[in-house]
Amino acid sequence: MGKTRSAPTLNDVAKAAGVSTATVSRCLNSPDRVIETTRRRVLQAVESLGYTPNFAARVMAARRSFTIGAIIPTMDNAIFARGLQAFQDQLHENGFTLLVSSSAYNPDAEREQIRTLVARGADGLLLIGHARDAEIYEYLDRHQVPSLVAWSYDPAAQRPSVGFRNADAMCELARHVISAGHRRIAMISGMTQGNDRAQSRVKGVRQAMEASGLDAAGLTLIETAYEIDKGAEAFGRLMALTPRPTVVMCGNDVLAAGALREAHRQGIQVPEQVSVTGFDDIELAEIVSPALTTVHVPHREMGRKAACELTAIVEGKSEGRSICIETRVVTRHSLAKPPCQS
Amino acid sequence: MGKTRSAPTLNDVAKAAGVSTATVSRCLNSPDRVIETTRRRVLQAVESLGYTPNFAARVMAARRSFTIGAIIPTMDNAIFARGLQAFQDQLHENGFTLLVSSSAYNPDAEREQIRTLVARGADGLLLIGHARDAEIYEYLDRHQVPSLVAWSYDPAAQRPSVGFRNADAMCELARHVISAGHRRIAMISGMTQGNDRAQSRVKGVRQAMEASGLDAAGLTLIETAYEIDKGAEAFGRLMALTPRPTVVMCGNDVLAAGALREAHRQGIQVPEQVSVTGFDDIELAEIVSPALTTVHVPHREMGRKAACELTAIVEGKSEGRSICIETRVVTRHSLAKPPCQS
DNA sequence: ATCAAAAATGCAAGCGCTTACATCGATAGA
DNA sequence: TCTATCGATGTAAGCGCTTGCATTTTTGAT
Repeated sequence: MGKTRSAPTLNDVAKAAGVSTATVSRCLNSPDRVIETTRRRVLQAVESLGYTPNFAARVMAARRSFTIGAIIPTMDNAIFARGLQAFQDQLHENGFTLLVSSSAYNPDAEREQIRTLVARGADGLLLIGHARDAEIYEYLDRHQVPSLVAWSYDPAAQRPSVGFRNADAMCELARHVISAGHRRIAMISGMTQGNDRAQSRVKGVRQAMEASGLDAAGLTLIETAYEIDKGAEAFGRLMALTPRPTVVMCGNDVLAAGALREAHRQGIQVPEQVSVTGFDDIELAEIVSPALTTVHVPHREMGRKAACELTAIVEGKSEGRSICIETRVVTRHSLAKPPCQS
Repeated sequence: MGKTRSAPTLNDVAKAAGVSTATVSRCLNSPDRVIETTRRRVLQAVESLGYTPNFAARVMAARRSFTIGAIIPTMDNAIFARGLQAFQDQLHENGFTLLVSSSAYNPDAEREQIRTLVARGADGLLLIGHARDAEIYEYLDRHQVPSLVAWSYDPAAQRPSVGFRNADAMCELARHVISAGHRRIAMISGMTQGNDRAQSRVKGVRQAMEASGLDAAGLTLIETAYEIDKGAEAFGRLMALTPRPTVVMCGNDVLAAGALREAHRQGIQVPEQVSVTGFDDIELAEIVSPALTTVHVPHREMGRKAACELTAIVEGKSEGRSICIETRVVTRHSLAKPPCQS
């Protein structure tokens, strides 16, 4: 007998406070449109009933969710963690909630995740990198969901992006490598298929080589997934080559950590016998020994700026600018001169 | 003139296929209740219109979301990454979607995230560890949202959990430490406040000490946040002590990695001068040098099992069992005998 | 061919909220 | 005192979907 024990609705609150549902709704969403005394009464009822608005109903009625979706390639390592955390924090500050899902570097999975997030009413989407089917962007347009690309900066692209120049950054690192005296350069890249960041990083190395009069075709390149084990394995293959490369530039710090682990296992001295470099400057880079010479990416800054830009777009306050984040080479101990006999 | 360019609804599909909305809905949700020919016609219309169901509307009407929420303490490091990834994969296999948010180890933030997830219609929640306000569980009950605790196993707790015995696991590791000859033991723990896993790990060390006739009160303990830098800083403080501990047991691998980094910086040899241990056996543990002696937690197994149990509960197929995941000590190089002069 | 039972489909009532518009007082200038 | 104005609140029409029930069609046994 009496009220059921299920969750209270707006209606219950309205009754308890002796007002209409409209007033309760206004109390919650635009408190200044309701007179002080009423507001107090309503909030009091909300409190005592333990009322939480039903999100689905709200989204449906308001056709707005104050939710931003992000699809990242993986949660399995720390590459995106820091940037995403900053993104979320800033989003929260701007009154939005973040929904994250990961695509495992799989375009089909990404497409599905995008649809899911749109279906869930995301007001905007954060995407990693530019490379994806035009069809996806059409879908986003049709559903009028704005998107922002991060982790990559390309002023030439149609879509706004907040990121860094992958090619230039890697090119600069390669210049350091070359000016340290290295000529036999190998690279362990992430899978370039459908990954513009990986592609650009390879391109950056080639550019630096050409600029120094080296033959870019002479770059020994292995493509593999961004996993420690894969990095280790690729490094092993590289070390079996004759002549051995004197430096192994890795597509990111995770691969480099794998390379270092394998070097250690094989008793190969880094950097005395062979140098190794990374990219990203995640925490890992400082922990491994020797600490990695790598490209520092200000992930937090990127995350924050992406959040601000994306919310601005969603609120119609921006048409979608692209923002370039500056990276810089960090010199630690994994890069040195090539061994003499080389 | 003509149709607007906005996203198609169920109604549009129904019209295009010449059926009622009910039939379209059934096509999508229980295809076997619709005859083959009709189904093809409908799916065809769905396809050509590029229709994606509106999630909010569906949740509202069905009062079910096929969504599971997870609130983890942090995304900032890899502690939860692997387990969560497995959790998500299994969830997906079981037909559910995962929504993740992080609380930054802050109980208030966690409470808010829980409310948010419930408001969003989560059918069930994954929570980390048992320690939280009773009020939260009441709220969950009122909203009839089942929850499952992970990363911790406690058969005595009211709520079902899928996890491991933190105290026992750490106790076993401590036994190894003690039987290696260590007597001056220090520990860098995570903040134990509101964190039953951290508490249990400390307890485990104490238990092992007492079992070996050592005075558990003699344990030098520093509590700090689970961050590399904090681990480094705490290790520094420990090394300044006289007499120095001969072993530093860390609450997890992240703290241990920080300790190792600081040891390296100060030129302290591990394990020759001081031993270090971790907990979790995340990737990091194998990468640092010396590689960490730590407690291996089968995160993927835990994630998968948690997903299966939680979906079973949600579907009413389980009353909520608790599942214990077995851990084991992994011996690597960071633990050795204490130095002789000690 | 006949009819009951089963299968396929349609109808329409919500799900819990927001918001345009209507209503009602109170305030203030004439 | 009267009316125009404005602020506070109420009324009710959806938002796009699911689902119980009603209706129509098919099936199969006679």
